[in-house]
Amino acid sequence: MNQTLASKPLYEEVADLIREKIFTHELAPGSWIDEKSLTIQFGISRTPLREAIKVLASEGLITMKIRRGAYVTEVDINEIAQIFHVIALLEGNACKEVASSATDQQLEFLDGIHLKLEKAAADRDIDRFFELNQEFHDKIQEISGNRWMRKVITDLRQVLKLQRRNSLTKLGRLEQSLQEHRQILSAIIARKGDIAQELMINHLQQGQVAAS
Amino acid sequence: MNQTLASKPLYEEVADLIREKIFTHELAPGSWIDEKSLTIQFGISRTPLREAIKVLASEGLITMKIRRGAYVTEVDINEIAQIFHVIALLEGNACKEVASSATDQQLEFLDGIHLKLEKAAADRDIDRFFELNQEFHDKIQEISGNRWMRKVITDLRQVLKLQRRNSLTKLGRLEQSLQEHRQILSAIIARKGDIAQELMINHLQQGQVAAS
DNA sequence: ATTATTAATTATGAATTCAAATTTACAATT
DNA sequence: AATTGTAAATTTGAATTCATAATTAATAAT
Repeated sequence: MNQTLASKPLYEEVADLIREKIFTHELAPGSWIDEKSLTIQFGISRTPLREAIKVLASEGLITMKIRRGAYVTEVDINEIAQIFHVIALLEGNACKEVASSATDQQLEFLDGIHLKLEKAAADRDIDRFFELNQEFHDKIQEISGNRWMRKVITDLRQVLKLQRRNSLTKLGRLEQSLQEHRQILSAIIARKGDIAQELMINHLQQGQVAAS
Repeated sequence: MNQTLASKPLYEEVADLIREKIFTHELAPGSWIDEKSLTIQFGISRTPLREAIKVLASEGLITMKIRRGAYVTEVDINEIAQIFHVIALLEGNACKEVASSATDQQLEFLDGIHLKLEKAAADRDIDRFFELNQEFHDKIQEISGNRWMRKVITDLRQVLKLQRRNSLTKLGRLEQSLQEHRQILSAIIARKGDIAQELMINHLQQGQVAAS
């Protein structure tokens, strides 16, 4: 791998590449990770590849089996619910936090994202909607200001992405999701933390059936 | 490293060893991790050592600096509060869960741990108290049954351990902690989930000053 | 033809080697 | 004495090599 300027260590670059492959299901859940094949694809040696694999394993994306290699983790439907439960708890709390302590500027910014989200929905631009949806959630976490909560949510969302039956493509759900966002945002702007929290938890509980 | 029976991959064993060194402050926060020295100490090569370091880095215990090695993470006091906040949120919810859905047998078992905890406190056996305290919290999480919540809490608690695990040694705090546990347990047994949750959150908020 | 047994191949885990970057040591100069 | 420049030593990052375990293929036996 021609790495003229090393902004990131190679093993992290590789971890990113493998993550992509996992999320696109080029490496599907349960499938064996062929080290040789990947080193050839990436044009690197096994050393940084294996380091990347270990990182992914500690993130839960990959499962190691002693003396028989690495496999893409399979999360069963029951555990998906558990993960959603944790995310809902945390994001709900972040909402509450934001409602009580965000500056007006921050709320304006959040509102700006939401506007773009409405636009994307009106245009039926699913990809953009997804992206902005992510940004909306992320911004709330950023404003709430808890770096560690954010890391936890990011890691868990990653595991969720292992199964991508992202039902938001169902137009009905998209509309509903948007409606829920609207309510959450209103509650936050009205500084009603408890309500915002409740709404966010519900929103994510809904998303469990769908995905967002 | 003479590894006649490989129950665990070497890099995990090594990760455990380094964790120990970090928690005992043999490797203090901010200090540089001397790979050569560790390979000699452990009698292994750099390959599994570096894999272990990467895992620890993704857990947040170690911070990598490009082209200048690995350092034990320094968590500033502000972030400690953030971590406690997340843990309190999660453990509080676990309590609520347990109060509403634990079997009587499970509650009995929890009560058993608490009894031993009382005993250890009466005996002023600090180490045992610590151990049982951990077990009490852990059992609640186990009963609540959310594997992922448990993993998150475990990882975060690990980061907390970076800074000296003192304060419970102050006898006053120990007594207070015990008192709080008593209340939590009562609320759980009385199936008062919301109260148990509230008490646990408070308990952990207290612990922020101390450590449990 | 099917199952056992053994040999060959392949993959994993770990040590070693190698290249490049960083740090340290030491002069030389002001 | 302090500062700058250069060479040596150390250290990191990554490739390669090596030993062993596991899998597959091949052969023999029933």
